[in-house]
Amino acid sequence: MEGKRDEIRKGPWKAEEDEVLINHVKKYGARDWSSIRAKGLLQRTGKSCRLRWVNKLRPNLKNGCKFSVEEERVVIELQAQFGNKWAKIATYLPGRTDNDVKNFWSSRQKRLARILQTSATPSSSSSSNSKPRKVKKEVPAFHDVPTLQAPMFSFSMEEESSTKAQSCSSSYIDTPEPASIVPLPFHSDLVVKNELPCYDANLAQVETQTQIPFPQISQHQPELTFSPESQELLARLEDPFLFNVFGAVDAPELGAQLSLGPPLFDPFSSCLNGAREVRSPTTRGTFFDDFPSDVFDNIEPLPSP
DNA sequence: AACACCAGCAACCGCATGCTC
DNA sequence: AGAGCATGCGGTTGCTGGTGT
Repeated sequence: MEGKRDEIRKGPWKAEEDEVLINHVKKYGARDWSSIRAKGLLQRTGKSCRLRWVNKLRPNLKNGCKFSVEEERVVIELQAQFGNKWAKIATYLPGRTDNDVKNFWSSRQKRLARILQTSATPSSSSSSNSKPRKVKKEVPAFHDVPTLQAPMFSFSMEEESSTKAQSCSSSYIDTPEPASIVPLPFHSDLVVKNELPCYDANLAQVETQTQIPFPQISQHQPELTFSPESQELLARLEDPFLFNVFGAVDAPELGAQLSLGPPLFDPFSSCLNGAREVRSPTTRGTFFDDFPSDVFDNIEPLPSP
């Protein structure tokens, strides 16, 4: 039998453990995770320590903050481009971790599935036996959806220059982190290279001016290919009203093509001008998780596939 | 008030990748 | 070159608090 000291602890972290971990990082930096256990400081695996640091203890995290509308849009657009590359997407969202993004997306997917299911249920016009228990509890306004913000900042995973508690800001772009958030270097690994055959000319221009490459999503992608899943979604979303209402749904292709009208991904118009563009209330810019529940009353029963 | 359900979150696990010797 | 180790990433799971019935 091994002594308890050799047991690997799992589960929720205690404050003392956090403290030990923070001290270790202060001393040695965010590395050598395995040595923490080797030194007997914590009965946690190196992986666990790293995860705890990255997801919870790292400075400048937006812990406890819901995703802002901008962040949400960024995630939606980047997911459409990169797929489930959460770590990559997270680099565009200062203060967010890949886990955050992943969880956010997962929740969003569930909502989508639920809402689609609900809206597709023929007898679900107002009240039915199979109606969801709740459509949405709170409604962060999606009526005024600003355009996407440019990924002006990156966040160093190893960042430890400041440990000040970060207050939640309604938009990450508002978050004043001059000391810890540096302009994205946009190394090639962050840049989508020729993944999309064409993109918005305005964006191209701005991109040239600023030399900040950024994932582009064209409004008219010529080579859209639809996955079976997307095709099904398309079939189910035949109602044009749904397009307007839902905007960028989960199918990336749909998101690229159907959503939002104006430069779907126009990170610069707002950030360069310093003012946020306010979208028309009629064009839902993001996901429909925050619909008034009665919005579906206007939806015709979907045609059976 | 009690219960059931759900969403959000934290953490774990397995695999992939990169680095060192 | 390749084995071993450390780290990173994405998927999944379990817990908890909130909300509706």
